Amino acid sequence: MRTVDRALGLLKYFTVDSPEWGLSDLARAARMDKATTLRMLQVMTRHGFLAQDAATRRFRLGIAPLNLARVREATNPLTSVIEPVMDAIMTATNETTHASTGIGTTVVPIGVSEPQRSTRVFVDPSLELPIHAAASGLAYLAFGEPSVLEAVLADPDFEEFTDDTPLSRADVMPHIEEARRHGFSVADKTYDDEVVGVAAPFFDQSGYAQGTIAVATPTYRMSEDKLRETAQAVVDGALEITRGIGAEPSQDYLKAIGRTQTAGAVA
Amino acid sequence: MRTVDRALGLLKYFTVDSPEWGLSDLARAARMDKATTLRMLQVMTRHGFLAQDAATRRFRLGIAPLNLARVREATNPLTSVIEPVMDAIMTATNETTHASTGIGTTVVPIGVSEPQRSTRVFVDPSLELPIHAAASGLAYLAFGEPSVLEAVLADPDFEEFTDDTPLSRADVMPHIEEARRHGFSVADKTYDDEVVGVAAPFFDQSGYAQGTIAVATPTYRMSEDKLRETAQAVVDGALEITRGIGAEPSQDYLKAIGRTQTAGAVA
DNA sequence: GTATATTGGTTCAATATATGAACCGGAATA
DNA sequence: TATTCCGGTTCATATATTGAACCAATATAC
Repeated sequence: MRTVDRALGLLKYFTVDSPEWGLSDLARAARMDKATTLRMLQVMTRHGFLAQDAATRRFRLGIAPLNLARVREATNPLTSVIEPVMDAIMTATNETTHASTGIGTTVVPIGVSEPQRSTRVFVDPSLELPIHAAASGLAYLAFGEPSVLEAVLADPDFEEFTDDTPLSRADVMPHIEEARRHGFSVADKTYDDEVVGVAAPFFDQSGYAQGTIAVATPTYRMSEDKLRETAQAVVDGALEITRGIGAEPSQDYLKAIGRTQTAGAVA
Repeated sequence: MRTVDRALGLLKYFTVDSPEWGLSDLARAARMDKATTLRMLQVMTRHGFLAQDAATRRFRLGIAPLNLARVREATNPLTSVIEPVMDAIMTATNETTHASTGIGTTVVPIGVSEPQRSTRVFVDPSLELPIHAAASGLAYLAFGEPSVLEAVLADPDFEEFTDDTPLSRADVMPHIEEARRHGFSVADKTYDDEVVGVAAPFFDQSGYAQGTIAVATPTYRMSEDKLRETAQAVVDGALEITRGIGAEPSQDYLKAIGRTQTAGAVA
């Protein structure tokens, strides 16, 4: 199955930043043989995952994903549940809000909602997020399948974005533990010196985090009060999403945010 | 590349009607060995194209297609161009309107817009359309890449839906020629005894049809006048889509609908 | 305006890879 | 209680993938 694995891996190279690839370029980027790459691209093109420009011979994403996305959304809505929540959080915080889902050991955005103000954080709607440095990644690791956290920590080949980027297991774990304690993660200048990210996980039927919803605030605008409000907003929003897709958060999570159903402590 | 081909082929089984598959079931349906099927499903799951329910062990579509669809839409909008046009045609005709795109020798829906009236045609938003019997299929064959038409006609293994379903090359070609003459296709009871479909192709940069936009009308409601109006609506809509995605229709097509740019006959 | 490098694409022998029958243990079903 | 189904695993076999060398066509460099 190595072939299938590598072929699917090629799709990751098609992003908003580089939506088109020539054969040689892509083969080089993926460190694969040209002949092999071409054959894979052709098969995926035949299935509609890619399309080849007749003139330039370059490849770009095809329409098959659109169709699959529609089927998934029809039977198992996610985007339609997330969007209104994301918009509500954006309005409440007046900051860029984005949703991501974890796929294996990576975290990819599935939606962005931006406020109408002159200064705001820009989130590339297609670029993979650094799982060790972005708030979304940390929240996903904290509440996702334990094997994912283990896999990520086992090979800590972490890119350094700022002075505060966690670079080792010892750097990352405190963030994870903090997220587990509070029910949300904070990425204060770990990914970008000028940005504070706050993220909370939403869950699927498995009881592990499927993705996260996060708010990205310019550092200079962040305060203790604002952090509290933002955290509240993402935690509430994430809960709403979890329930909107017919799932329940883990007990651990409910405890962390102080809303255990069983214990009537709050009542 | 047979492996990749078969693995991607498995994704076709995930439709709105059967969004979930158990291993044995799917292997049987795809006529593949269980072990092979499982390995493919696992790889695709790892890449996020599928997700496995932890409890039932059944597979359903994952979130990776959502992400790819977003990237494609961000760099190469199609859905966002099609939707308003589709809605306008639906409003004008007051009938179910749907858009499809061709992928190789198949035609799959990418959008449906339904009128608010008690009787209307229902189009399953995920089921593949019969290329030989649906108006969309015929329009796609008429104006798509010639090799696609050849491939389809070479192996006329056509399902018979009604007494009027074209079943051979000799049955299909007149429909194709008619579509080429008029710039739109008509599927009068060829797919469903109670439905008349009218479809027009939209084009991509290659100059061949990328997909179609179609209106499905209950037979009893169809008249000569209504057919004329419907055809006009889909042809205009398809043109709008073609230009909306930055492409131009083929000269053949412009001639068929009597709007050659060069010849100022109409002016 | 000629030479060089790079492009997309093809070929074929070597071999790494996918395959599937038989097999598990467990859970429904009969 | 016996049988049939399920998801998943194993390992020898054979098939499909691989990639270096090659091609013609363009783009780039000089």
